[in-house]
Amino acid sequence: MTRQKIQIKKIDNVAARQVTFSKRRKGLFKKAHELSTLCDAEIALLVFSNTGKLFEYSSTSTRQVIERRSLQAERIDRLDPIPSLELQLQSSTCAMLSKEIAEKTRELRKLRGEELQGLDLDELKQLEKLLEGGLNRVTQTKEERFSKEISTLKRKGVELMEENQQLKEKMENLAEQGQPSESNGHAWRSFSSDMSLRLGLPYPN
Amino acid sequence: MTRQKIQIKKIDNVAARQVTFSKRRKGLFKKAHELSTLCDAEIALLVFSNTGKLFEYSSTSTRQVIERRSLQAERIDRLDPIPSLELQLQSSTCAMLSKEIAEKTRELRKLRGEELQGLDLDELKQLEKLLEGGLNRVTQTKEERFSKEISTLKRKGVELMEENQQLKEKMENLAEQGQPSESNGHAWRSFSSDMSLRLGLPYPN
DNA sequence: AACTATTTATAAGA
DNA sequence: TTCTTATAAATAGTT
Repeated sequence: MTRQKIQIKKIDNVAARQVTFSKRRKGLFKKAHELSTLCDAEIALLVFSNTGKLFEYSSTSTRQVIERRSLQAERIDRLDPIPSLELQLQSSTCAMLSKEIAEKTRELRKLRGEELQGLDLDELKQLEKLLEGGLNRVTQTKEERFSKEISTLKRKGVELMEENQQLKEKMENLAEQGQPSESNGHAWRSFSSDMSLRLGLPYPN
Repeated sequence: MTRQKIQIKKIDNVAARQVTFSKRRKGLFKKAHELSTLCDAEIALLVFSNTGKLFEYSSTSTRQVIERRSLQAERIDRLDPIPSLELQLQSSTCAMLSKEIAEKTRELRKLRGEELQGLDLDELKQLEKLLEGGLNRVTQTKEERFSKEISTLKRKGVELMEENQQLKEKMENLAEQGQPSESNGHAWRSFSSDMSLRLGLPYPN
């Protein structure tokens, strides 16, 4: 609807789809709210994203609107007719869910390269592209993680070296003040212990 | 929102309110439909006019969407306060299945590299390996398919060339024997038919 | 998340 | 109700 007109069909690009989903969902909720305010209408709006997340808007309460519908809509379809019918409905829901699980399982097996026999050349090419995309993103994320860890370690290293430098200077100052009566060995041990505490190391070594 | 900007508050004029209601309702339903199509979302939209008339839109079926919500929204508000034991059992089955779907969906998203933020370095490495394995298998399968197709085509090519050679020889023999009384057209037709059978083609042409 | 060129929705009028 | 049209609002693609 801007920059370029789009076709109303499923957006293939996942990232673009997510962006559009949140933009348009916001717009839709706003329009629903405006309609309810302007025209004094009672509205409920339920939206499940394709990842299964629920978003809902209601001018009053979703439950109230649904109940009001179930009163009006006895002819359309009863939500609570004969208990056995309700059971049937849930059964069909279970069946649907099972089917969805089977689909997702097959998709997972394909991505893992475990169930490739049914696929033709085009489907294989498509799958290969999908995997390359996923692998690229994973590898990139992993490398970013690595880089971050490395730079953190480097920074810590620099901090430790500076700390070290300061300690050496302190030591020299102590040596210049001169305390010949105390044994050098003993002085070193107690100093080393003090340093460990300042560096936050688990054990003085 | 045009000619003049309006305030979002109840329209006092009854006629104007009705006009706006039907215009905006239409717009809202259109937007809902576009969102469901573009982003593969499951949507239900219930609108009661202030006269009490119900208008509804659903991408699938209103009942189905409401049921799906009541699964997710057990914590939000229960539509069926005291369900029968049987219903409870089925509900828990549905809930389990839903959970499984959610898991598989997340797994798929990870493999597609769409949801990587929660993973630590080790998990990323593992995921990368999995993807490399899958990609290898897919690529290999694809290449086997290619090779097979190529060798099949080559074999067919060789067969056709041999066939061709034989036919040429046959033709030369016929020419040498010389049969001026028979029409050339007829001889070609019957010959052509014979050839189709020998090549195993579906129909002689 | 912000920007902006366009498309779309729509308020008012006929 | 429906059409028109000037203008407000939404949003696709981009940064």
